[in-house]
Amino acid sequence: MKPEALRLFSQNPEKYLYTIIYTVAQKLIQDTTLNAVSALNFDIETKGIATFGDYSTNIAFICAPLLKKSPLAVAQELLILLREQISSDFFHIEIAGTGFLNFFITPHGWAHIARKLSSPRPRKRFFRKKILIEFSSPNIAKPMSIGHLRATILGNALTHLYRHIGYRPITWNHIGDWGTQFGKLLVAYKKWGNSTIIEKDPINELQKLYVLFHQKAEQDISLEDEARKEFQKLELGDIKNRRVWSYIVKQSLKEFNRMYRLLGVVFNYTIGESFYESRLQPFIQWLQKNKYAHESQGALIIPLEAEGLPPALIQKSDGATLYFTRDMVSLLYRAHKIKPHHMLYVVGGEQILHFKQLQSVNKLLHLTTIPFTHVSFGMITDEFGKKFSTRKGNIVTADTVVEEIIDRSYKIQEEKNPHQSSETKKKTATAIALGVVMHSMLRSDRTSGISFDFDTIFSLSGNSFPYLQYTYARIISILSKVPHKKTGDYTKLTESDHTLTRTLINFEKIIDTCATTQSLHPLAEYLFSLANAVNTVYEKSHIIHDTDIRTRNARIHILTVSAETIAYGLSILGITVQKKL
RNA sequence: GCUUCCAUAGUUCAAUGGAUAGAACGACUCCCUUCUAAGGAGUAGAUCUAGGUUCGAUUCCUAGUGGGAGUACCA
Repeated sequence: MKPEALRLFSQNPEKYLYTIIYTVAQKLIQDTTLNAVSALNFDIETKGIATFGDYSTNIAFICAPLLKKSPLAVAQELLILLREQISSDFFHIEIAGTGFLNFFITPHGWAHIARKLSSPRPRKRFFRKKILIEFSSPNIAKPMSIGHLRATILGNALTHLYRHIGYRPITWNHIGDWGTQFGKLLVAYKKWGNSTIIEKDPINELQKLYVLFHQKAEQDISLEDEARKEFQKLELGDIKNRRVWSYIVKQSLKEFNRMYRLLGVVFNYTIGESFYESRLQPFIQWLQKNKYAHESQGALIIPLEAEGLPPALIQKSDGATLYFTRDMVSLLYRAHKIKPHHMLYVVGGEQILHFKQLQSVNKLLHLTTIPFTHVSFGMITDEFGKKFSTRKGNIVTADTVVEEIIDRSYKIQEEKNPHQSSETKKKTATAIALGVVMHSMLRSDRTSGISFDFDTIFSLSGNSFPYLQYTYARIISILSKVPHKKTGDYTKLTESDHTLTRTLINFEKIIDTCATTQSLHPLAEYLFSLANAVNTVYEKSHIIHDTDIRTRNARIHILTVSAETIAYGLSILGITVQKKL
């Protein structure tokens, strides 16, 4: 094998195979048909089944109709050509089933690959494209809910993911600090609020007032009117209302920041909806002047019938603006201020229609040419699968979740490591709990809803963060007991080492999957399989006591890369891993 | 009503149109006088229904059933 080919093979055997299969298949087609085929859309897969090889391809099925032969016959022809190109020292090739070609990497091949293993590093780009990522977006005067927690963790992880693949992420927190809800809160605050009680625990007391308002409003409809009036007063700059509002905003942000610090989340911009207030009226006038918007039933709308969507409501009949209006202005503002290459909105799936409307309005009005995407995620519902309601007060707060998991984690600490000081236990328990919370929010498909239940969502065993943390600590423990030497002999590695090696070289491929789907669960799944492979090696070979020093060195190298891959992968999920457990 | 998302072991989740549908939890067997048993090895157990497209369907299309969300003055 030529040096360049050997290097490609060692670093990326799949890519190496792909190139050869492609040329060989192309040749076969051109030899027998007049029409050259431009693209061959075939796959190379890793099935993880021993008899199917390390890689398998469906190329014969793709070529068969073009050659008007059976897939099996094509596979046989391809096999002959492939054997000419690929040395049997590196790959053993077989035909299986109705025409699959299976490739088995030889021990000699694995030795080359294992020797070249290296830890993941951020991809380099000369021009770091900016990507603006909006996430978290909590509402003032309400505790951060578990839904916002999911948004925060998902957005944060996406930030790390994009940074890894070479983007420059700009994080944006769009705070819900404006709207009719504040009228309601102002009414409740003035009527039933007690400032000394509120001072002690502002957010929870305000939440109680908000719930109280809705209870009272069910009996007395005039309260809703009062609320609208209070919000109008706030919009017009009423001093008393402004003062109460500022106080609430300040207290809420303090609470949110505490959670962000705990999770290690950093925002480049934290901008409330109120910020756009002064831009709203000029914008609405512009809409009217250009006849983009018109009056309907007393309100101002942008019709979207042509798009097959309900109209976008931009001004209420009482003259107040709406969420949609502020989102349009915010979109413009972000586009102009940051000039990113792309914008992401990490917002719950219940707002799919809202973003469809925003896309359509942008298409019709040409607000910005910068593409934006709604990265939606499934709702966390109550145990009956129904939406939690802030108004009724039956929400699960982010704090409740984190505290409960720290508690559970601490109990396990006491059980497993009773000798540790309570301070160490507390510290470890907190680190693990945060990892558990983040990992749990990322390990399943982001679009699927989650029915709330502590035991199933935040499981502490099985495919969970503690398993990854444990595996990492195990490797670190071994590495601390054995000297690191570069003179490794990779030829006597066994099947479990090969499995681990195969997993390690798949890291970047998994990252690509994550990036194209804007999901993190493939990475979480991957880390679990990686840890699994590590633990198998751990069981099968007693590394420290291995008398074959050179083979031991080879394993130490693979394990070092494994530990670093686990830590790096977790850091993309936003999780910090501990050296000891 | 309309729009849209979803339906996979007892439970929670995987599976770029591929071969024998993977895990985890729970249940049942085994393995600590060798590197952290928060571990490892094993057994039992699943694609909502009916059509269609395809060499090949959990995946795509149509219809049905069941559930979530959205659906003009909340955000």
